[in-house]
Amino acid sequence: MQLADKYSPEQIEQKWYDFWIKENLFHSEPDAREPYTIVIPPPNVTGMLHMGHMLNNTLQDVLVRRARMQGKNACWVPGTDHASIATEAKVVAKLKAEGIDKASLTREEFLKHAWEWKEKHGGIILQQLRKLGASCDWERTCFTMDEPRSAGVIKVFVDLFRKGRIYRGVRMVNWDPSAQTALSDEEVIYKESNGKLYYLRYKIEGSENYIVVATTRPETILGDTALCVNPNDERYKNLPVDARVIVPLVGRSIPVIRDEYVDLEFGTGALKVTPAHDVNDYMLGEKYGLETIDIFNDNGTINDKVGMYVGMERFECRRVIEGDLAAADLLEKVEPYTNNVGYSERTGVAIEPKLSMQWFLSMDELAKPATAAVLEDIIKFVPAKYKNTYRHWMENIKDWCISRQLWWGQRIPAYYLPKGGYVVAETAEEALALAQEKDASLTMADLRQDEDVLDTWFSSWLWPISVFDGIRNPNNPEIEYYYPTNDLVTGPDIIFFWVARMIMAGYEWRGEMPFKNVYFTGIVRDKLGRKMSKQLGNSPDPLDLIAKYGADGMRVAMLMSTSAGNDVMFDEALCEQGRNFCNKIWNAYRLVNMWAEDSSIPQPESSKAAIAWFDEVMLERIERINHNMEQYRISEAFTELYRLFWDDFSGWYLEMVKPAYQAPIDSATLARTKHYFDQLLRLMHPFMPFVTEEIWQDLRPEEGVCSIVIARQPEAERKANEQILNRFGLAEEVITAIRNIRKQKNIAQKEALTLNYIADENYPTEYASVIAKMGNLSQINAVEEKDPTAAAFIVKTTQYFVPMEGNINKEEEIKKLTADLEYYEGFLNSVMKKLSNERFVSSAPEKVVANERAKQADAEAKIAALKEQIAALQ
RNA sequence: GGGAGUUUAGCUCAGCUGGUUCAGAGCAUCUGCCUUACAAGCAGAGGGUCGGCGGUUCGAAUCCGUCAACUCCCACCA
Repeated sequence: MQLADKYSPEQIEQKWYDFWIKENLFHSEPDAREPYTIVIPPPNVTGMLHMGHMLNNTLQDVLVRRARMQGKNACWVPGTDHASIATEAKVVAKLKAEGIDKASLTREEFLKHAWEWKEKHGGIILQQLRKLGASCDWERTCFTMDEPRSAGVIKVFVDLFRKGRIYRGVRMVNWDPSAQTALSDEEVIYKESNGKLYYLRYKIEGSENYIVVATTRPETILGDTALCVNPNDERYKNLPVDARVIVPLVGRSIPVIRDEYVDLEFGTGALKVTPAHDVNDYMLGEKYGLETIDIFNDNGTINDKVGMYVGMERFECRRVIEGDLAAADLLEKVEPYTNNVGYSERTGVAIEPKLSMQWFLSMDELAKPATAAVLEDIIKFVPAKYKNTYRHWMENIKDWCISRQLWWGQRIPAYYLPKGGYVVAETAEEALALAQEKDASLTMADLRQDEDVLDTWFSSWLWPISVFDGIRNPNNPEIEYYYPTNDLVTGPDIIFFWVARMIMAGYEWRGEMPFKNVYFTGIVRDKLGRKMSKQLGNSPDPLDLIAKYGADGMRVAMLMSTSAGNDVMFDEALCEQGRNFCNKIWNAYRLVNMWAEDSSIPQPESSKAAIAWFDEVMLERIERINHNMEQYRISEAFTELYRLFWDDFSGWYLEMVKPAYQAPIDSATLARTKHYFDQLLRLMHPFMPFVTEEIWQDLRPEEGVCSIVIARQPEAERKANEQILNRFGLAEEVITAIRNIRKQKNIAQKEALTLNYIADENYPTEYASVIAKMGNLSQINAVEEKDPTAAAFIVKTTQYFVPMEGNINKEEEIKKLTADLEYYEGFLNSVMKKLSNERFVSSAPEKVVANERAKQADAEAKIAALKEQIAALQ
């Protein structure tokens, strides 16, 4: 086959992906083989692929393809997440753009729109993953809100409710005024924000004096129901015990309470108490039985409870109230102030602490086995440093607010009864039966289902079980076979949202871990170390990069730059490097492919030697790659491969066996070379699936195997022979030294040279033919005498001479040799210092001491040789 | 406020159990080559007090202490 001189990914990637799908190579069914399972961290159903996905999914694909090639029954389950807040927000926005207000729709109407949106935009991201080459079992694609998953979620809710772990109650929750729903603590992101500290005057009742209070949120004075000072505060010692103050502008009289909670140092030592809108104030309110006045509507505007600023947006109100306070001379001063403000992870708006009725899941019992599993390394975290983070969170775990005031999600299966109370059941029918136990006269029409849906993570936490339908059918053959899964690849940012909760769910419903290893990736940043974000515009579109450099090039870029848990500094230059590597592989194959076989010619000595050496190289590298992969040092494993192919195979081996231009090659060498190529392709395939398949298909090394996808990984059946590798290292040094001489003397490679050497045991005689070929030497002679007119060098202890017909500069040579001599004398010195140290010799391990003695011998021989050469020149 | 991590060549990072000539790789830079597999390439070269200080040890990039800088996570200071 005639091959183009550049590798063109765009022409072949789609072809092979389609082929893999056609041959159904990614599909898995339980069988007698050992399973290897990964569940994908489900991306948002309407999301788009970003660089984080590229990293994450490249790694998963490497793991799963490798396992598949190791003969395991590999199953990578893809799917998407319904992302209730994000998706609902998008649908609401889309409807709004069409002039439809969500409030004007019934729940059913809205959900119809939402499903339409999901059908239209959902799953694009999964299509994009195919471009990357992801070998997912697409037949198993799941969605957290499809029928089996939803049924599982409801079953789990009912189960937990019956176990007494789920309760309903009024609590201070994180309210997102944009999405108009409660959020869990994990969905709130605290950021330093520049605000102001306002000093407000609260007039003391029956006095002309004021108490000044510092606050960051003056608009909340509308909800003030007390003022609080520290009982030990000297400044307020004279205040009567039953003192009351007047809320500025509002005019309401509120009590002054005393509690040590108040920090004497902060502000004026006086705190306004707004139990409805601050978590700490809420606690004070509970303690002192204060009234709570909720001043906000659900959308963050001021309600009509107080009758002032009604309908005004909260931040607008803050501005207006500042002016009004100043105008009324109730504002003492305003200072700039930075504090931590919580923002919604999804909508980005400032969180409003709000009292509301929500459903909670009690976490203490769930956390126990899950904590132990990680601390005891039953589930292994890579890198292990996240164990600490995990433990800290698990040991201080708070109850999980699982209800969301949204429609897109699984509706809470609680049914309220007309006369109060409620029942919880998987279906309305079961609910009615339960209700009738309380009141036999009730009918279906009397039941009113809770309006709220469940947090999306309340579905995702079941993912490793639910994708195999293990919640609804806990004994089905699939869950029994595939669970627990092997590796989870995800970002540390969702360790609490998802990883921890999956572990809890795993123990709760399977009595077993959901996965054996968790590999935490880093965050993909730009080359300046900034997080990739839409606002900065520093996030390249992965599909553009794939189009430009090929999927394999993109994957290489990800693999080169990642080590577990460390952030990735992404640079497009890495994609280029990846593309270049593909091209290198391509061209190496062009070379081998071009060779004409001639079975009549004998195998050259140099090729025999090259093969003897490269056999050992392969063994050694396979061992190292395996070792790195076992430790999840994926980047290093890939780097090993990169150098194996580029340097050892292409740079050395191929050059060693390459026949002269247009000359044929002997059969034995060609066969062995193709064998190496096959082995190398197999090793590289998990990392670079497309280019390896393209070449492998042309090479066709194995009958009856239709694709490299299902070919077996090479294994190292024995340990590499160190002796051979070391001896070849000497030959390499000789060749490099000859190249150096050519360079220094400006001698073209075409011009053949002679090499003389003074034989000793460090002369790699078995590679003489290789040295001759690589160095373009017309002859190699063992000589007795030094040649002062030749360019000389020493490898280990062997002296070499390249005759120069007097074309050498004695001064230069002596200078160079003297510098070498000085280096080795210094080196010997340090070795001798160690060896003459009684304590070193007596306390260091024998092996280390022996090594030092060997170093001494080598250095002495080298020094002697150098001295002789210098003397010969003078 | 609590905790974790990072600091090695211009850049991004390896360096695994303290011990080979251990101070490495890739990229970038410089030099020479358009040598019919590949200029997306080949052959060479330069470049680092391993963040600072102190300690343990026969021996420290590696272990301990301490200081500094940066990063991340957790935490209700108005």
